Amino acid sequence: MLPTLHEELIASNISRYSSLSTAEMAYFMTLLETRSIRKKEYLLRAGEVCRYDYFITKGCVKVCFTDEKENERIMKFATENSWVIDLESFLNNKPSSFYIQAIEDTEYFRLSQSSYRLLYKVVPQFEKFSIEHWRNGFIALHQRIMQNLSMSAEERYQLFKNKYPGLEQRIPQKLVASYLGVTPEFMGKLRGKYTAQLS
Amino acid sequence: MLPTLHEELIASNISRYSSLSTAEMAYFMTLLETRSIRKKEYLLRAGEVCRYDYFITKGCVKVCFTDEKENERIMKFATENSWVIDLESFLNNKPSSFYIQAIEDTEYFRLSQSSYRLLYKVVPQFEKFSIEHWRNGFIALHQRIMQNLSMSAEERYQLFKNKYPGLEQRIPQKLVASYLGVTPEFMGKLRGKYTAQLS
DNA sequence: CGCGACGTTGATTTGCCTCAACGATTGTGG
DNA sequence: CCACAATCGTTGAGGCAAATCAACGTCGCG
Repeated sequence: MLPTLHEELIASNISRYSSLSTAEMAYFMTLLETRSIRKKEYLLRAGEVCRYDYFITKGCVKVCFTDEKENERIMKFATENSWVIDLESFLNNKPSSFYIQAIEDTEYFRLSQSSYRLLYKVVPQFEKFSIEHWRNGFIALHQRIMQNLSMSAEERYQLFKNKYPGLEQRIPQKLVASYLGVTPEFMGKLRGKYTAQLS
Repeated sequence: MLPTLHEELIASNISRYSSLSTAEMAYFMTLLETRSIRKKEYLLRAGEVCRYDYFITKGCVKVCFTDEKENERIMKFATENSWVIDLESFLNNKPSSFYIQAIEDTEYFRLSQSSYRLLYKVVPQFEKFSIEHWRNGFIALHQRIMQNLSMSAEERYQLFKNKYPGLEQRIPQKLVASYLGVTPEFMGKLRGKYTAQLS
């Protein structure tokens, strides 16, 4: 059976961190579950335990929490070819304080906690992959948070555009504002400064 | 041999998370190294690998990093009866981006990476303790960072006073300011609002 | 078509910073 | 032990980044 485009995508993603044999990769594929959801539906709700690691193949989701003023705060986006998980919840079977919601109609693979356990046993290389990929996620989160503490909104906006090229055109501005931690109005003014320069 | 006061302190701290037998606790004590440093000296410098987990028995230290504008940013304080470590550095043998410096003359125990390994082998219960205590540290860090994103300086000041009761009277105000992420001047104005109300 | 979500713009306000000046306290070398 | 320097806390004036509030235009969608 020929691999689908989506399978090729995740295979090449995995290969960034570890090299699995053809047989190992094939076994890995059998554990993936293919799913899709529509815009505004949830991968994970606040209070649930995160029982899967998700790999987005098409579309886009946001990872958010609700702060004490009932504002939605966006921690990260995940688009095609990226992983998304609440690691703390997944590892400790602890209710998540985040929710993960689709911004566009989205297709993805998911890999359950028990599949992880199987992979650790059957494919030793896989543990190396998972540790590395989680470590990167952890460090990225840390960096982002520190940037929020010490950079201006305008600087953070530049970082956003580098980190998620093209995403700005795909999603509502108010989501970008929430990611940056500013009001939608101020976001518009920031944007205005750049489009004005182009004319 | 009778236990010292400091040994009683750390024993009762450990007992919060796990119950060791008398013999196990005694073995644990043999692995502790007693140390002390004077004000302004370092437990850990930025760029070094954090090779110990520290338990403060007297005095106070600060955990800081230097941001891109060369400002000192204080991540946390540790006073009597609290643990301090750069977990990422300790676990991955990776140079730390933080430094840990004494604010007062400080006495502490330290527990090396190799002592940890020994304890895991000899005292199975100990792994439970360490995981739990690291998890708490990780969560506390996360919460603090989120609070910084969504609360005003005044609200954060209240949290600081709850989290470190009495510490405000012991250390320079400018350190509190750095912890809160505001200038020392603004810190003074915040403080003024409360002392004014008392008269 | 009409409604609701979204984006934009302007006026005003607020939170916090910067800079400068000044006492008070601490620490240190002579 | 004193004298002087350094550090620290406070206060005030002024400025800037970003929030708030209100009004208005524009889509997309039922």
